[in-house]
Amino acid sequence: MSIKKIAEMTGLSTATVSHALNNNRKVSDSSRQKVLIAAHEIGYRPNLAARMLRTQKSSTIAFVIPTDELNRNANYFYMDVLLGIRKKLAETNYYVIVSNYGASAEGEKSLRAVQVLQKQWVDGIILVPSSRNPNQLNILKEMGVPFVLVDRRVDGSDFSCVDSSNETGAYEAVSLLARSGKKKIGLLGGGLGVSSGAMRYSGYKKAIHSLGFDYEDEYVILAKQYSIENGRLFARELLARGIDGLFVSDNVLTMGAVLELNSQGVKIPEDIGIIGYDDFDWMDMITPPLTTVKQPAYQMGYVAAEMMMRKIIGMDVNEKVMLDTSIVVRKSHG
Amino acid sequence: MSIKKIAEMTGLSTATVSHALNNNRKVSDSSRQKVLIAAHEIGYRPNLAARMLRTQKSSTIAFVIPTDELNRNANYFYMDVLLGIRKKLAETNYYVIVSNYGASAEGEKSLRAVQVLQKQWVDGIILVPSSRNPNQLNILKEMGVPFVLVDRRVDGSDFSCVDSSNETGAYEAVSLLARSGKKKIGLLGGGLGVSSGAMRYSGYKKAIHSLGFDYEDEYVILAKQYSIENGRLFARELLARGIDGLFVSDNVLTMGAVLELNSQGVKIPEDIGIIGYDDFDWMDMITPPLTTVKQPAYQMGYVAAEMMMRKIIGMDVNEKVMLDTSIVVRKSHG
DNA sequence: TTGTATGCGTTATCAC
DNA sequence: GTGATAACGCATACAA
Repeated sequence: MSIKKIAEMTGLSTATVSHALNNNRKVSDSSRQKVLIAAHEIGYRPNLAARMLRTQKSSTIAFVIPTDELNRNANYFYMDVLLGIRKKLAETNYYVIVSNYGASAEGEKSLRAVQVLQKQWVDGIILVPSSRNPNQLNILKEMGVPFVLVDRRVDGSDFSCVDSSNETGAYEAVSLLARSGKKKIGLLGGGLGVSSGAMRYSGYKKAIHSLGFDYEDEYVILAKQYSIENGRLFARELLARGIDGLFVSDNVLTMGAVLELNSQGVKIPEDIGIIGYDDFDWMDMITPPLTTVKQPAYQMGYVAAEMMMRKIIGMDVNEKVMLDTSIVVRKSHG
Repeated sequence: MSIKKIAEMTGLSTATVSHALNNNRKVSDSSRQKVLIAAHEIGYRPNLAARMLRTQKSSTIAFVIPTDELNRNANYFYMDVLLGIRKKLAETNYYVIVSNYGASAEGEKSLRAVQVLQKQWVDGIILVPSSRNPNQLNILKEMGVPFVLVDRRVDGSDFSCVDSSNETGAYEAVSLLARSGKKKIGLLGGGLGVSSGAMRYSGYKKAIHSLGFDYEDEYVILAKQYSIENGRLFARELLARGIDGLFVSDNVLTMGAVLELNSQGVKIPEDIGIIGYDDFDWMDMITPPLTTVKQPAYQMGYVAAEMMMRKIIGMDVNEKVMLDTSIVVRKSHG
């Protein structure tokens, strides 16, 4: 099953066999034929461990995600990202190892999850960082592991990353609510500890200002935990504060909010217009169908993998790619 | 960064260092201390490629799934399974490589996806088979790769597998519709080419019989492709044939069916009671909230990984585990 | 309790 | 165009 065996079978040296198989140097056609035939005959498969030991490359990358027990939808979002990564890697025969860390983890913990997948093992890491703090990533950088951030950025660094236009997405959502006649538009958002949360918050604020509204502190609630319960709780509070429009910048909070409004008999979108975040097929099915900001999850994965491959090839560039969000207009906004 | 370096630092041999690190044979406390300290000092990490080459074990397993572009929900289901696998593997420091194949692929194609992840590379494969045909898996068996099937079984073989009680789930769903007063209960199901589809169909039939109903061919449609469009199309047909209850044994078809009924102004559950398959949080949000058969996806992954580890340890047993489904009772059934 | 030495299957360097 | 052979880092059989 080894190259040595093929060498014996063909009467060639292991060197020639290796080169015939990998096209690394000129090999005569007759030799190549012999090798290929023999290889086929014994069902030869290269031993990746040996190759890896020799070349210091594993043809494998890691995809590291936060997993939040409370928020299965977030995991589903990353599933789409993962399939995008797979798509790209399949083109080049790379593998992907999936690892995860607790979403509630401090940066410390997420890094440990990353350390396991060390230089020795994967050629690179595609990572959803746990916070905007770049410190943990500097360690990775020092280790010399190529990495690409996806979905979230970190502050003040030029690490490669691909995310979507969170700020614009939020801006447009709020603008659409306003165009639909809403005047007291609330934000139910995620924490500012991750870039996506921060950018959506920023987009909300910018929209409020450019629409000529006053920014009201009491119309904004930023949740630390993304649970349906929190969605209900905070939606109830915002409702009591008199909003007539609501932008919810997280998909689980969105579910809680809609549930709460429905159970209070609030009419959507007449009484309150609502726009959620992330797009799933089922959003067509709720009453009324939910207008949302859509991120191109699959494409984010694909692009991240492309960037990863470029790094592995040796192009030592750091690229920041921001893919477009879009508003999927259904009925709930107004 | 290698064992050799530690040997130099401590004045011990590489053998002793290796044993000190892995507890494979008695090492004096003083030597062990020296080794541990030196290892810590240089931030030693074992080179997995070298270990793998030497031991023929990779501490890695593959998880191979079908991916269906039309059915993102199916992918999400597998995400839950994946996280269950991860949970178990994290306990033993195993890694998981995720691979996928086109859902529409013939057995042939799915096997090829598996071949890539060969003996040389992963210690075992957790696999969602593409069909009930065992032939492709016999090849795997011959290769000597431990594998565990998950979610679906294959015919007439004793391969290890873990799935859920599809037949009982379907049986109970139909029974519940009947208890709610439905008398002409239709089935919109998946193809019989995979075991889950076949078992749900069987459960439907058994329920119909034991309820004393006549099995009506025209109340049953089995879809080849799981798309929302098909869900709508076939729901419309069944509706025209006079059903008053509908069990949909696939989550995407369920979405199409509900969409169709709603758009036709059919009242759920008064006019038609409906029960879907698989349970997601969002099912609370549609009107009316959807009663479904729930599979323990996460646990299926966890158990599959447990079985895998047992096989890797060397226990050459084939186990068939069937986890319980349950009915999540909401409002749509009656 | 410890050390020596071999080989896992490749790729790559050097020589021819 | 080809062949010997070293080396990647580790685990282990065999010796001591």
